[in-house]
Amino acid sequence: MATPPQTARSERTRAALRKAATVRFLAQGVEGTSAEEIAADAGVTLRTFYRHFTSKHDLLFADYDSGLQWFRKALSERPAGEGVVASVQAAIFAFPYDVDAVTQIANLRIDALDPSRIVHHMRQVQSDFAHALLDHLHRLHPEGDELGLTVAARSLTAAVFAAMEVWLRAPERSLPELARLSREALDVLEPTFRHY
Amino acid sequence: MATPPQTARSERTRAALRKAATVRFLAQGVEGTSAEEIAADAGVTLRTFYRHFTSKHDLLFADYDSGLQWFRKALSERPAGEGVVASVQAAIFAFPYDVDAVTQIANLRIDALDPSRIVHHMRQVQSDFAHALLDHLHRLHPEGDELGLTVAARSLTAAVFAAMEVWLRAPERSLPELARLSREALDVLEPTFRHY
DNA sequence: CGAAGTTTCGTCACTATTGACGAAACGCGG
DNA sequence: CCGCGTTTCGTCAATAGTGACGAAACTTCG
Repeated sequence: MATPPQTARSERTRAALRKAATVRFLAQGVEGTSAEEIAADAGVTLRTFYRHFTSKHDLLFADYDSGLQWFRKALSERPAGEGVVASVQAAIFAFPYDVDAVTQIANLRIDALDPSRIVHHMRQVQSDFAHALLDHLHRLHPEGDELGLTVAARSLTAAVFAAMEVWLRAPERSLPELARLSREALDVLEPTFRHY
Repeated sequence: MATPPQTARSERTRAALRKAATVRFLAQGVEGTSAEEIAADAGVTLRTFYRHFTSKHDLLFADYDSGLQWFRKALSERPAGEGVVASVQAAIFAFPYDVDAVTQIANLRIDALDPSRIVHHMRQVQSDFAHALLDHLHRLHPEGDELGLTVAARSLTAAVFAAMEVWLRAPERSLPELARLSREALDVLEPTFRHY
């Protein structure tokens, strides 16, 4: 498994792997790069590569965790008393659409990636997002009934990702447009979960 | 890829692989069975195995497609004018919880399976379910706005799977209980999507 | 500094999946 | 029944991903 780095040494190895991967990916595409090449460039064995990243594609989304953490934190810092929907909308709007992140994704030419990999990753993100939201709801309503909270967390998440789905098909794919769609999607559920 | 069988011959091979897999899986567990053993038992090569099933775990859920088709059909046969929520609830209630299917899953001792495989599969099912529902909504409202319909389809799907999630954690894991939870979860969204 | 404990690596051996290519089996018209 | 186009297979060769085990590197403590 991808053991979370412990010592300085592994941190160095990890960095080397990341750098090597980025270079190769950009130069010859993701699918055109073998895990072995990356490992070799980084001066380690293939086996070691897999000690740091669960998969080759893991490298692509290696930074995504920080985004999730940011989201969790943003939610927890929302003023008490604010409804969940408003909190989620606020968090989404405040999200630091880091230029690096966006550029990087763009540079990697998503189309060149095996679509199924992206789909897979998106589902993972969606699942994590739902969990984060459920945790948030649990915090707000320690006594809330499980089914209700779960439905709320998952429905709201579904709305956000529905917005994303529509956005991906839309002609104008700008960040503001995505934000607008997200807000609109969440507005639909606002009355339903107003009480949370 | 798993080419959909064309001729009688491939149908035979497919059946042989299925049978061999079932025997092995039941006897030594899924993870304890290699794709090669299955292929050998069926009298074919490993490569041929992969011509019929995209993966070893595919065999486990090979029948699931028929369930999805059933659901799509059930939705399309609901009386015009009935709300989506009611339609979905009706479809879920009418679902032929085939004893074979349930028993099979039970026999395979889900716990013995690598959980991530099941999670992966569940996400796929959820995605397909959402698409089926979106198609249904498109049929009912050819002119409906995309975002609204997508949010509805995904939210309702989320509710159903939220019920499943709660059910999986609950002490009583009976079919009627799952149905009850599903109905209750969908009831939450009923007012929101009553107009569809 | 040096021994003991911990973490990271390399090596070996396997299973899972997939692309390419040619041979064998099948199904149909003559 | 035979020839021919189609489909299914087998063989070969790679890459992806993992478990087990022992050696090397790093830390901590005396």
